[in-house]
Amino acid sequence: MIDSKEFLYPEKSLSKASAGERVACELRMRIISGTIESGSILSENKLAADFAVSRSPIRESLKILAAENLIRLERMGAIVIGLTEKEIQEIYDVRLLIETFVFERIIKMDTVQLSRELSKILEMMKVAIKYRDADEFALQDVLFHETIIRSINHAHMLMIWNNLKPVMECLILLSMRLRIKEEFEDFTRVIRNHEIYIEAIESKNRDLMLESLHLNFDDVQVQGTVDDLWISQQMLAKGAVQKND
Amino acid sequence: MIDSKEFLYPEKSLSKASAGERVACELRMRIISGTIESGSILSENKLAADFAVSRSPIRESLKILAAENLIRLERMGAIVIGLTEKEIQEIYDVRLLIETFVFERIIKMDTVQLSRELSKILEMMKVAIKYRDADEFALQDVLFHETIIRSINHAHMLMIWNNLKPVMECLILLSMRLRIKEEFEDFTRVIRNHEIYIEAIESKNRDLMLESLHLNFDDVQVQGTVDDLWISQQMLAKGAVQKND
DNA sequence: ATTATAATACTTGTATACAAGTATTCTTGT
DNA sequence: ACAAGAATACTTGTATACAAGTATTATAAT
Repeated sequence: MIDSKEFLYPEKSLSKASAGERVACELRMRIISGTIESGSILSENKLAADFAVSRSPIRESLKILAAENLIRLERMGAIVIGLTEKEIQEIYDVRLLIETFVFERIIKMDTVQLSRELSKILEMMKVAIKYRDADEFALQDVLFHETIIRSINHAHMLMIWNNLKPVMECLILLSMRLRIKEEFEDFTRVIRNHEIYIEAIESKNRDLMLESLHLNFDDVQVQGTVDDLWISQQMLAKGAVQKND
Repeated sequence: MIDSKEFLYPEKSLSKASAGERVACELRMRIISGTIESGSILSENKLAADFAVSRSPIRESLKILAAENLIRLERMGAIVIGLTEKEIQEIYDVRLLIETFVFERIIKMDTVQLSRELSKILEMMKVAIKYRDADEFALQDVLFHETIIRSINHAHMLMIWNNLKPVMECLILLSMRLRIKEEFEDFTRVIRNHEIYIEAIESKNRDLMLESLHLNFDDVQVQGTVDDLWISQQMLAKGAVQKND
């Protein structure tokens, strides 16, 4: 039985969230980290008891997770799907699709404002590293990419991002918690990649942006190591530790 | 006050649906057709009274519509956003993105099975025309495109499609109802375009597929007329009539 | 022992009740 | 007449109750 007092998801992020969203975030972390195994069956009543809330917010959270394809709602119980290697590859496909589309729009825009915002976020990320705050770093990283996507003012691309975001956030949180302990030097490379991204936006250099993206991606596929947002499944479980504040 | 006995959404499609999904489908039709105006504020209690159900399914439906960006859930009431011209253009962007991605995968596959399925659906569409069943035609049209997307077995592309699908379905339903009365000859062109699509898949001819897509798209933008899935906002209201069975 | 049937312990979906918070309206004091 | 504050009528989020359906288990008959 899982002690419901040990939460994987950083509580500071859900100050204004409802019980349902809170439960969804926590379940998501447990599913993606493997704390809850694929194939498990979740019962509304049991979850309600575990989280000490009623079935209403539990139902809400299950709907959210089903929309993210992390569970499958069936007649009797919700079946945990989880993230396979294939799923992670798919998320990568979608991100590549979104970000290349977004970049095509960005190069037709005035990017001064955007560049400033991104630089600010990058500074925040550096501070987070300085104070060894993996969670803060991860959340800023997500914000970095969200800021880029938001900049083109495209409601539907934003919708796709909003679908992807929670899972992405989980992946990054778990990844960064792991790496801040074991592979700390990676952070400087992550920062460098973000700097290149900003440069690509400022110079509206399509090739530079693609190069930056593909560098990350090749990293994942060829070496099995990860950069930025991408991490392989077997590493995730190791990142499932208490948040550090 | 809207007479809740007059439903825009074809009831046959929601035989197994819950009350919440039913309400969501109906509200979606009313919002997209303009029966419910943009800017309106929807109250859970009022909707519950109108649809003669409790607030539980109403809440479910509002969550669904909010995920589709048709309404915005705020502290006091849900604000109707609806579909602007810009939104419809955005949906078009997303579809172009998805379908080109999917096609790249398809040309690396064995397409015999897929081609057979699509041909079957096309036959069904022809029958629907023969019997002047706009709703059936529209639903088969949606199925046609869903079948293509499903064929590549990509869970995340399917997720994006699942987000898009309900709105698309509404647009097509409204469009087809209108055209089966006023622009009947359009249907032969729609059928022809689908045939070209199948040919492109069979011959794995990227250019033919792109040509087919772009023909439709240019149609929308240049002439203001629509083909296949695409229709301009001002026409939608006219499609908001009773289903015809 | 095996199969058929009945009882039970689940499940989901919906209705209703309640608490806490927010906008609006009404009252009251100046 | 107008501003300030209290009362009221909303709102959402959550808890709980109940109905209908499904799987499992136990019982009984062959």
